[in-house]
Amino acid sequence: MLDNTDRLILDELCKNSRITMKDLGEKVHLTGPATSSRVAKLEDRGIIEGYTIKINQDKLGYPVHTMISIITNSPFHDPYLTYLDTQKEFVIHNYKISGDSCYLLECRFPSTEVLDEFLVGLNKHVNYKLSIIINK
Amino acid sequence: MLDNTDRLILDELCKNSRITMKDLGEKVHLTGPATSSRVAKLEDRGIIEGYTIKINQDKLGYPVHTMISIITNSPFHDPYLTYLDTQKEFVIHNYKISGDSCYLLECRFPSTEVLDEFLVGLNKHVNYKLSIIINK
DNA sequence: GTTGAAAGACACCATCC
DNA sequence: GGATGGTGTCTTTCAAC
Repeated sequence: MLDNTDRLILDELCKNSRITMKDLGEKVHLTGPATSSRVAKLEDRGIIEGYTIKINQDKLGYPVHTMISIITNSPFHDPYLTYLDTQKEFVIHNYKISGDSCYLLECRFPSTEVLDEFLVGLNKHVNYKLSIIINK
Repeated sequence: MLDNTDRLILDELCKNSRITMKDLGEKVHLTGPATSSRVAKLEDRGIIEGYTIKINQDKLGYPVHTMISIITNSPFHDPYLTYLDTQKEFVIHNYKISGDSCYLLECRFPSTEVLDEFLVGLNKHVNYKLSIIINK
């Protein structure tokens, strides 16, 4: 399904997705056109979903990184999900999970003050357990 | 610090980081050279950390997505961290967090069988609570 | 998958606003 | 800080092997 060269290509594109097909080819011992063709296939198969950038969220002004376990006894999740929609600026992921919690919510905030405001709103719809991420 | 044009540039680069400076410029109503200069500054300031790709991990063969809360009463975390080093293939993030747990470990596995093997090894060093991510 | 060629596009620079 | 125009280079793409 995926040979070693494909894996090398993915590795290199992870490190630098703006590399040219020719240079990428040199890294994986292939010519430009052959590399280009491999990459096109990886795109077609949906393995490469897109080309993006890594952003430093701290420097962008969102240093407070949190994981919030969402707990609710209510079968109605819509109020919570609707609230999240109003807070998209802070939401990174909202994972539906198995276990004690319903969701695991990853968010980033500019400050603990803003986090506090967010939690006040959140608490109107669900209970939660807050964890601050100290280090990656 | 960061004006609206910079934010637009970051947005567009998130969507497609292989866009040319000229095309990116059109999207943010700037010329190629002006855009290029903005992007260079965003790189220099460390806001753009790099250019990468989005990979579909399901299609790559890692469909089992998990969040594992790591709990230990021991002050020695090294055995755990050393174990993780041997399991890099599966580890996405190992966040040090506040709260009841010491770490929040995000992993992906090819199957529940492989997950099980991982947990058997993990349990030699720490206690854990496993959550499976059902949906993003 | 390789090679070689051709067309086109790109980034960069200097200059000017 | 941005626009313009020109230049040299690089990139991609295609056909033939």
